[in-house]
Amino acid sequence: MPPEGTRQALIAAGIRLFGRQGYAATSVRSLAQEAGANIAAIAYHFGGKDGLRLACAEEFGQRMVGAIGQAGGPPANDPQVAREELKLIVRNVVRFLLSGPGASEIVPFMLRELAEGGPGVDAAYSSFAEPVHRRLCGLWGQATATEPESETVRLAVFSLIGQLMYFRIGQAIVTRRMGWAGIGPAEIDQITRRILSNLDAMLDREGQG
Amino acid sequence: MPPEGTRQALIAAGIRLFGRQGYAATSVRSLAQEAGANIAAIAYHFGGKDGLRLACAEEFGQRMVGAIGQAGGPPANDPQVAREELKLIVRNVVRFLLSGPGASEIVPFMLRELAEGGPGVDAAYSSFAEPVHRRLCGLWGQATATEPESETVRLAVFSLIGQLMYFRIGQAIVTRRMGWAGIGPAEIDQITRRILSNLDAMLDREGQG
DNA sequence: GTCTATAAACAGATAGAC
DNA sequence: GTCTATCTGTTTATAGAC
Repeated sequence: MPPEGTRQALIAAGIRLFGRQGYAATSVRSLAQEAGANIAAIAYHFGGKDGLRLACAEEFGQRMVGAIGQAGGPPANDPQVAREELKLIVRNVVRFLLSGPGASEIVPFMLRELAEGGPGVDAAYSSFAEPVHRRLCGLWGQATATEPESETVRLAVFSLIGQLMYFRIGQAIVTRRMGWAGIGPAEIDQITRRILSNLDAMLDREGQG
Repeated sequence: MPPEGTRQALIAAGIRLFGRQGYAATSVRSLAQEAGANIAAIAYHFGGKDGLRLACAEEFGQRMVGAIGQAGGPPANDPQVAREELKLIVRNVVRFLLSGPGASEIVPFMLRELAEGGPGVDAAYSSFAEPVHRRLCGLWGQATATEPESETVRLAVFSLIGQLMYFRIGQAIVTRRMGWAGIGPAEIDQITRRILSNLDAMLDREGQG
């Protein structure tokens, strides 16, 4: 086992097992086994179970930014262009949340941290959630010709994000009610079209009112 | 301690502690202490820790139906009436999720079960989520004069629910980004107005397209 | 139906050899 | 940097007195 390999393998195991079973339910023994490493390696590399959790949260922040954050083109002043960029981001995020590479592991990990109020929340907020939300607010403001950082716009963006997130969080309920066996490309397409339609409706109304 | 009191106290303790810390992180010792009961009482009444969890999930289903499900008026054929009833339900659900009596305990418990894939998911789905979703689809269909059980309508209702849920699930992120100290009546009012505005926008667009 | 006492397994952390 | 062996505390479950 290469020197740096053990560390990376343990982080991967942490994201996988913490996300699947939760932090408390995951023993350091199972983590070591999953990573093909020794039990003592966790204490050596991260100082303990808590340290590994924090390292997983940092890894998550980096991956998220890499997966979504690259869509940071220069702000255009045209409302129509802003709307199209908003739609592009929605498409990317839905795809990432529901089928992105490694999303089936990293997304559950993030949701666990959110639910448990773990150290991942802080890491996710400052490195990912806040900048992304701010960028969406900027685009929303351009698309509707309103103040981007107003309370109205910030809440509107959250209600947009909520729609995306629920299809991941409530997946068990959604698939059951829809009669789907799982979520494949066809289902992602349907969900995306629905959310984009909602987005258009919300933006149009904002333009009027 | 009265005979039935111990049982009820243990269920209350389960909802509280499981919701706050998660299932695995909660020991039967802390449950017994929280309930003012003996450790062995859990095994006696529920057969073990798992049994108590299941009893909590059943209790949750009953309370949820009681808290929201009563808004089951007779279906009116007027689109405008259906829209108003949809709005009424949204108002009730937002209030329940963010400030309802006992919601601060029962809602986290439900979210934990959802995240952990616990037995609460099954109980919640059949006794609560499915009937409520079906009723919302019925109202949506009437409000837009479309087939209530179509895939489009079912997804639309989920995207509506997602907006509601996110303001509870992502509370930590929302309050931070909004600069709120917490969620009180004023914040609930703002969130409600935003979601109702979105609902109007979605219904209007549906009517057109 | 409630309690004490205890069993048997498992947790995370660490000392020390290599 | 990786391993084995072990220490200390805690877990759930249960047997048996009352």
